[in-house]
Parts: sequence; C-alpha cells; structure tokens
Amino acid sequence: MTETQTRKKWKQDPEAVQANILAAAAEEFAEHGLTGARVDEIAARTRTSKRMIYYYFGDKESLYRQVLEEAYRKVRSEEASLDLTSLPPLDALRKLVEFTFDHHRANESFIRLVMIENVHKGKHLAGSPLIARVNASAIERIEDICARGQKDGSIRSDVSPHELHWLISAASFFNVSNRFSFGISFDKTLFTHDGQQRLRELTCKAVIEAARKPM
Amino acid sequence: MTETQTRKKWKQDPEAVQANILAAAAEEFAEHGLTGARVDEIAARTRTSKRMIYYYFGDKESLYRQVLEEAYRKVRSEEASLDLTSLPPLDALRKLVEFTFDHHRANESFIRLVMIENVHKGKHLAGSPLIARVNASAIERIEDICARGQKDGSIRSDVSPHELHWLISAASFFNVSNRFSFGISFDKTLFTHDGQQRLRELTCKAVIEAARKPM
DNA sequence: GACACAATTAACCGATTGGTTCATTACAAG
DNA sequence: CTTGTAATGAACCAATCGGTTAATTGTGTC
Repeated sequence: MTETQTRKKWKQDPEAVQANILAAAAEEFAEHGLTGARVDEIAARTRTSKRMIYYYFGDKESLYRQVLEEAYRKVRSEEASLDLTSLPPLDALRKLVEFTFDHHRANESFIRLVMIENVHKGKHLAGSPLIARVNASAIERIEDICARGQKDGSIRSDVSPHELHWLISAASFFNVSNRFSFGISFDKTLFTHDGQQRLRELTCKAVIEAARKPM
Repeated sequence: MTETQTRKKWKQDPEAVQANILAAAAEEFAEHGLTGARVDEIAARTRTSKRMIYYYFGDKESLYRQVLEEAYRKVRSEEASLDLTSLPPLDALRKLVEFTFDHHRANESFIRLVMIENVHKGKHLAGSPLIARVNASAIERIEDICARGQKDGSIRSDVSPHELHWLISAASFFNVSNRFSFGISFDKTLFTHDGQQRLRELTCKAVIEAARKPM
C-alpha cells in the first residue's frame, strides 16, 4: 500500500489542509495585498479554520512569504515546459517573447503578487533561497539563445542576455500590471483583443531588433 | 497689499494646512499603500491634527484620491517643460525616451502611487475628469513627433503614437517599479549606475528602431 | 463689541483584526 | 485499551484604527 493510498484513508490530511490554506491565501493576498488581506477572509475561503492558519503558518507575514514562493515556483515551472533549443536563435527569441507576453497575461494573480511585493520593496523575497534558484532557468534559456545566435552570427556580440530579459519582462509585465492606469490615462483600445495582438507584435519586433546583428 | 501678503499675516491659513496634509499623505500613501497607510501617521507627519484631515478631506479614501490627482498633475506639468519641436523627429524621439527614463527614476514616489493604484485596479482614478485632461499632453507630444517623422519619411507610416508611448512607458516604469524583485531574481548590476546607463541606451535603441522607417 | 462662521484641539469610541486560549478529537504505537 | 502527540474547533482578547463629539479659538463684518 502506497503512502498516498494510506493518506486517502485518513480523515485528517494535514498536507491537503496546508495546500488548501495556501491556495485561499494566494487569492486573498493577490486581490487585496499584504495589509489589505484579512486573515478571517482567508479562513472563510478555506475548508478549515483560522486556527489552522496559525497552527501551520505561524503568522500572516509568514503565510504571505510562502504564498509568494509558491507562486514563483509554479509560474517558473510552467515556463520550463517551453523548449526552444531546436529553433534558430531569432525564431527562438520570437517564440520566447510571444510565450512570455501571453503567459504574463494568463497569470494575472502572479503579476499582482509581484506588484505587491515590489510595493514592499522586495522585503519578503529578499531572504528566500528558493527564489534565485527557481528563476535561474529563465536566464539560462535566454543565455542559450544569445550564445547560439552569437555563434551563428544572427545576434549581436554585445547584447546582454540579462538586458534582453529585462526588456521582454518590462513589456510583458507592464502590459498586465499597468493596464488600468494606462487604459484610463491614454488608450483603452490597446487592451482589446486587437490592441493586444499589436502590442505583442510590437514587443517581438523591438526585442528582435535589439538583438539582431545588422547585415 | 497682495493676497499672499495678506495671508502671511493670518495665523490661520487653511490652504497651507491642506497642502501640508496632502504632502504628508502623499509620503505615507506612497510608502505604505492605501490600506497600509495610517491616518494617525499622516497626522503625525503634519503640522496639524488628525481632525483637520477629516475636516478638509472627509475620509481616508477621498484623501487618497486627491493625493493621486495631485501627483499626476505635478508630474505631467514637469514633463511639459520638455520642448522637442525644434529637433528632427528621431532626435526628438531619443530625447523623449531619455527624458522619460530619467524622469521616472527621479520620481519614485509617483511610480509607487501608480503601482498602488493599479493594485486597486484603477478604481480611484476611474472617475476623475482631471486625469484624462492632464495626460493628454503626453500623447500630443509623441503624436507630433510621429506626424513630423511620417511627413519627412524618417518614421514608418504604420507606427502608432499610443503604442510607442506604451513601449517607452513600459520600460521606464518597470525599471523603477520592479527593480526589487528583478534585482533579487536576476541581476542586481542592472540597477547600478552603469547598468542603468546601458538599460537607458537599450530602451532608446529599441524605441527608435520600432519607429524608424527602413531605408 | 456682538455676531456668524470658519478653523482647530483634545478626548473619545465602536468596529475590526491579528493572534491566542483551552478544551476536544483523531490517530499510531505499544 | 491505554497513552502520547498531532490536528482541530469555538470562543475569546487586546490592540489598532478609521472616524466622531463637543467644546474652544480665530477672523471678518456690521
């Protein structure tokens, strides 16, 4: 009899309870921020009680920390499914930009958690050993593209993978994070389906042109 | 005797008190967000009392609204001092990008207020008639560059001023807003003096290449 | 100087909220 | 069946916090 099967027979299932709390907390924190989130509300979203939150997570801030880590872990592991090694460098780069742009749009609550954490100046991310590790793969992916492109002459030799990643992230992140203020202040049509297609294409071209070696 | 001189002699000076409250509130809201900000703390930063805050501004949320409006008003009016009309279109565009990049870096607390407002999904910006008006000049500036560039053939005819503005804003905003999480997750050196110079130049090139008409 | 009203102060309050106490139940081991 | 321990529920609490009450002072007007 496997561990899992054993667990299934238990009425008590601590791991499921913790996962349930984490999911409920992620929703509440993403929606209202660290200070705006209410522990009672998190408890209400849960199949268990407020007491259990403190039993397993200690206090609100520790819970928030774990929610953040879990969000990063989940998002980066989704990204890892993208395989670009078989494509020519510039095609791989385009595919990476398109993927990143779409992926950010599809994960608004992750974006919101990162926004919130930046309002807190990264205080809760700072001490986490998990974060650097989990983000490393994103850099490796673009480093690989750059290395291959510099080898075959399609990408400029002075381009930096970190800078390129910064540009891709900036466009993809801002597109989601600031769409409210930007839409209100300037142009709502940029956030319709058509507008988003155009911004996606604009981002692709801007990134590719920044990387491409002129002939 | 001028109005101002008259006021100087008064012991009571309602306008100064309101401005003082607004300034204190801006600091506190930018630092801690809408829910994180404490009215008592705003009062403490003030030369007056908590009662006065409610006397002049009604409640916390109305105060926040006015702080936001005031921040937009101030930042956009600073930007208005930039005159680009005498430069060739692509030179004007470069100068605009450089200015925007630097200006965002120099106004972190405005960036923070906008981040916070986006966490709140733009709810407090939405109803404000001032916002659209005050932001119009930013678009007009880049529309002028595009129009001139399309006329003299230096800028592509299918480029959209709104999209270009989006790209400039994305890079310049993200550079400040996400520097904590990005620095921790990826590369702190991008946020040193040298790193920022490189990102500024990268942004310039990316924007200009997106706009330039190929020869 | 009396009056009307705007500006200001100090003390207060009820609701919310993060966190706790304590008693009870579920479970594996001997 | 007993016993030690992990998991859980219900009620509770002290502190915080947005907002208020009520009484006081300053200022221009007649």
